[in-house]
Amino acid sequence: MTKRSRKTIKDVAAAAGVSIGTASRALNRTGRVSEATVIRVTDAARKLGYQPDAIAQSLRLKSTKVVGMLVTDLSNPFFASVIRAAEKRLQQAGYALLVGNTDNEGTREKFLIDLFQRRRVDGLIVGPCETENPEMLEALDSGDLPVIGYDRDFGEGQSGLHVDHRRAAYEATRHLLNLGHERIALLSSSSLLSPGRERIAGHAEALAERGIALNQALIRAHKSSMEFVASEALSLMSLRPAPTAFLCLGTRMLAGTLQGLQQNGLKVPGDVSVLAVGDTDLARLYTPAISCVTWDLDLVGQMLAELMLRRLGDDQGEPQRIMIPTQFIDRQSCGAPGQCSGP
Amino acid sequence: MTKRSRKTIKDVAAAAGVSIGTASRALNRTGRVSEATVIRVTDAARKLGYQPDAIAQSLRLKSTKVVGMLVTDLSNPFFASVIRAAEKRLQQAGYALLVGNTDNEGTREKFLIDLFQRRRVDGLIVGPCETENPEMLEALDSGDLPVIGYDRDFGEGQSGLHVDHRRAAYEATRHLLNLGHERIALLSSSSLLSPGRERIAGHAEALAERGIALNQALIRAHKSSMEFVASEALSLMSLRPAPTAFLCLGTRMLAGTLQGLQQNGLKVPGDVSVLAVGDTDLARLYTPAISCVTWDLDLVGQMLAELMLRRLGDDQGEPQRIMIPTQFIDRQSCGAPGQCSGP
DNA sequence: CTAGCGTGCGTAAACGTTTTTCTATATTGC
DNA sequence: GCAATATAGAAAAACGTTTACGCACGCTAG
Repeated sequence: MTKRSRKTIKDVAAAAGVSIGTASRALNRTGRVSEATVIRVTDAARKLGYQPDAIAQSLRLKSTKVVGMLVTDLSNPFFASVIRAAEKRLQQAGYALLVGNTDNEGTREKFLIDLFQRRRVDGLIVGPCETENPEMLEALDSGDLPVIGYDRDFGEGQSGLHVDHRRAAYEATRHLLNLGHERIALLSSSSLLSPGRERIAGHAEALAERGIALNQALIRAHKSSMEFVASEALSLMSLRPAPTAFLCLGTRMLAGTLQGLQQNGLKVPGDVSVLAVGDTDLARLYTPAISCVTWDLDLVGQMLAELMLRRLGDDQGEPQRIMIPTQFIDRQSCGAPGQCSGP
Repeated sequence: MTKRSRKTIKDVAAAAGVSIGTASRALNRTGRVSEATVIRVTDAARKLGYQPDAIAQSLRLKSTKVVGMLVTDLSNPFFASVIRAAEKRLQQAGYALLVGNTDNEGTREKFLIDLFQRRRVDGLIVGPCETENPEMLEALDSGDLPVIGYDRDFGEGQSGLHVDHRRAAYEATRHLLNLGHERIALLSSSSLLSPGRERIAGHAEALAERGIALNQALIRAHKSSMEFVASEALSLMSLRPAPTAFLCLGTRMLAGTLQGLQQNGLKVPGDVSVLAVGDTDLARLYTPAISCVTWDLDLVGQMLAELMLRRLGDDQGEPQRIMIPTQFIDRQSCGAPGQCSGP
């Protein structure tokens, strides 16, 4: 009891009175070994509390049973929920999940990819990152590291998963247009990221259907602290004529916008309509409740894991691209454009 | 270019015309090797794009440079932010972070601990989990796996980090008492978890100072879906006499409470005062803004990592216990108890 | 001129597995 | 009773590192 060093298969073999090769085959039930010794060996293993060393196995089997996941912000609920769901599915399949936070910096991402590669992860799931260097990821995958993109474009040949941000923005915009809004302010995450690009495209598409040109002055697309978004919202409201509706198309845009509007005593939806992407407690419980476009984050995580597992299993099958649909939830934050757009 | 198999140190040694032992010593600048060959070897390594295999290193060096972290819910912002900060600090120190979601199930936690142990993580950070089996964790640590508890009691001999939930609840309760409230409803996460226990203790302490007995009927402590919390809040409000204030001491208690109150048209703070733990967008932007007790999640993650790194480095030094202080933020959700407690 | 010593480097063992190859024994068929 | 064959299990190689050990060489000192 004093010496609690870890038991190896050698100990098990010795205890069972067989060679280590036989012990291994007995434990894994592979190769030819008599039923009697299987029992002897497994008994010994149980008695010793033997657990095979995953590192040694990895080295020998050339597979670590670990997949890495890289996102810009682990604490962003939009990623955190996805990670949770992905981890759950991967766990079921015997994989563990190594996470990395890129802070949306290209160098950091590259560093982490290198690191994970040295750690010999079996696969990599990468979220969007501003510095698109698709050639890097493509190289990775054409090497021997399966890569699944999440809301991230790289060549058509690669499998990946995309939320249908374009359609989400399209429907949200149409909703506002149907209410009579024509000057719609757009707050989005960076247009350098795939989600931002797609959202702006969907927005433009809906406007185009009504013959309304995209007004660049009404679009603000960059990454966001809440305070900055608030000031952006106010600066947008000081335009003349002022926008009559806000489309908050980023994960943390809604809070900033509401704060900005509150500061200036602007009422929703009386003075201005607000529509968000992503359903949060804030959207649900704010007064008035905020209409939004949302999608199933658990499904996203699950499908990412699924995609990865498929790539990890028998490699056949074309690269798959999955599109996650979005739903529109109508609440009380949108109305017809108000008359009080004067100073 | 067609054959892109991974380069090993053997390739580097061959390219530099030395033995693999020498190559290793040259790359690591350890042992005796002439400056000239150091240059030849590093050159060759760079030219070949050699990256040492972390798995093989782990096997040899008996250290994986990976730490595992187990929490009940990866998507809970209270954990997600901590994970992000911890990962950042660990990354700086050359460690990677393996995450696991326990869903607050003891069996799952045990499974993950075994799994991580087999993966030979260098250390383990464990958050609270309902099934306290401290003997397990203690055994782990007294074995050779450093364990850092996060809001989780195990023996006094172990190092860990605790948020000062007791003081947080104490101050929140005092605030309400000073406003004149005497019937305070308490919604908390499970009392089986350390945070829940501490909070209830702090609450009781503040009450005791005023000579008020803890009223079990006003306490609801279990894990929570938002809908369930809403119904709990309503059931509490139907007591006679009804509580005049709500203390929402769990990560997701506030949303449920507000929803329940809203459904019944109860006004905050007119009909009932509300006080929350944890500052969220919802608390900040709700009308009225919700007073709360909060603390620095980044600091928590950072200190967890720091504690772990210290344990991982030179092992000397007593086990450390860190207490994270909390701050009270007063907003508009608390007032003097209303008169309208009649039906 | 030789004994001693420091230096550079090659050799080999070790980490804990899995798997291939090979040997010894038992079984079968004639 | 003996050859052919099947089968259990042992031995050893391999995965990619790091490191202890020892050898050869050149230098200094007596």
